[in-house]
Amino acid sequence: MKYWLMKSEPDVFSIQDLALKGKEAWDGVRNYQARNYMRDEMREGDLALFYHSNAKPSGVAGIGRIAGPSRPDPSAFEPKSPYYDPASRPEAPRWWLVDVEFVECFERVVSLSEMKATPELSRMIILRPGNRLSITPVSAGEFNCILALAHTK
DNA sequence: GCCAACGTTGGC
DNA sequence: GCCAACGTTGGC
Repeated sequence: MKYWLMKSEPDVFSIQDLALKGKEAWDGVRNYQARNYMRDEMREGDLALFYHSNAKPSGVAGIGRIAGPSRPDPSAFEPKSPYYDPASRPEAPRWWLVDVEFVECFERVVSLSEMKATPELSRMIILRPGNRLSITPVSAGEFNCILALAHTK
């Protein structure tokens, strides 16, 4: 099983929204590296840190689980969608997604500043200067460290 | 709102 | 294939 970090702006879609809906298609990702992680490497049962970006504070707000195999992102085929991409065709999809199901909403957000201050997390991709990738792999140690931080204090 | 970092686009 | 221009991301 692998571990991931997936960013979302809570004004658009938050861990609380996921808790209410139970499951959500992670659509609209239009970055090739992030797409490749979803399309090629994610498996049902993988766990993901749900990261709130552009938030107060930004940080990890909960946990989700990959709910099934990757599949073409239907929003790319929909002309009315803000994620429409005419270069993605049903017979040759360019963009893919996974479905994410709710696991846990932390009682407190593990903030970005707290993550930066935690030596065990210093190698996380999201903490590297200039990194903007919305989906990144995390190690089991990093995942468990975040979980431990969320469950203490 | 600012701006640095980064990815994409398109002219050549 | 290069690279300047442009758009986006996301912390602050």
